[in-house]
Amino acid sequence: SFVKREVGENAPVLSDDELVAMSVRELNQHLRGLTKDDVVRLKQRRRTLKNRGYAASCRIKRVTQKEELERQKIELQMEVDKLARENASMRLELDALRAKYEALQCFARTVTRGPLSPGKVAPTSVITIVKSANHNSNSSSSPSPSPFSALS
Amino acid sequence: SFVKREVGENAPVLSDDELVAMSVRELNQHLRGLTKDDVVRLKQRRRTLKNRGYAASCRIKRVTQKEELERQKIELQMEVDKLARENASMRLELDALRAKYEALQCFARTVTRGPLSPGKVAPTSVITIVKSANHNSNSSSSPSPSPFSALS
DNA sequence: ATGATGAGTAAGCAT
DNA sequence: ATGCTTACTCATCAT
Repeated sequence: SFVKREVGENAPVLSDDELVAMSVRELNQHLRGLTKDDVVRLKQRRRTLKNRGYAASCRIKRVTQKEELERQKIELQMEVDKLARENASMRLELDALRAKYEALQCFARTVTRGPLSPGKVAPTSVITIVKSANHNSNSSSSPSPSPFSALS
Repeated sequence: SFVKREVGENAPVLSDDELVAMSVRELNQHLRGLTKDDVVRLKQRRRTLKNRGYAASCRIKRVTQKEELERQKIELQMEVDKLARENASMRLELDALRAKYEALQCFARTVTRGPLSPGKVAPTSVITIVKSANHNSNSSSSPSPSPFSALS
């Protein structure tokens, strides 16, 4: 206990907080008139106090980084969920549209190649006269294959 | 140094590894004929050695958990990338299909309501006779609106 | 008693 | 010299 006292035995000397927060220049002021041994001891105490602070910073940094990692992990998980939902809904939409497209294609085929079976016209059917959408040469070829090649 | 020696001053006594790996029963064997003080000291040394091991486990666990977090983070990031790619490609597919559908719809409309402008038939056009796909009452009504309501 | 963990200390590395 | 990190020790808590 008394080793921490200055030459005049009643001074409260330096608190840990003071000592650790002191600049080198300030420290040298307080070193005036001290034993070489005391100088060494005081400097060592300062170093120890500093180390105590460094250790604390190190721990804080460690937990901060861990929390940061966990935060990023949650964020990524949420992004995965969001994308997965988007994905599922788009897949539904795509399937639905595919079905609609198939149906429309069927209908269009029925409409375009209808004349191939004129004898089976339903009683309530309506006969329509239609102009082909194609303006170029391929308009009169293939009887059954898709007339939509120009549309894809 | 000499405090670690047993009563007979030449025995290598116990190495740290031996002491820490010893069972309580084994330890008691070695405690025979020791000062009460020595017993306390030996037990304390054992405790300290154990603590050393615990601290090491603790550090290993810490880094292991951190690595695990980073691993999971990378994994999630890869999943995000994968889903995002899937998503983009599906979006393209969806847009393309929508365009195809629109075009087919246009074509189908042209085909079905063609007769409304019979005077404007192109020179190369082909006249076709077509049977309406609709078998029910609404077959002869609306001139322009979609004839696809039954298909959606 | 045993195991785990927070905080402090010292050693060692890097600047 | 300063700051950081690791290993060790001790105190403390829980089992």
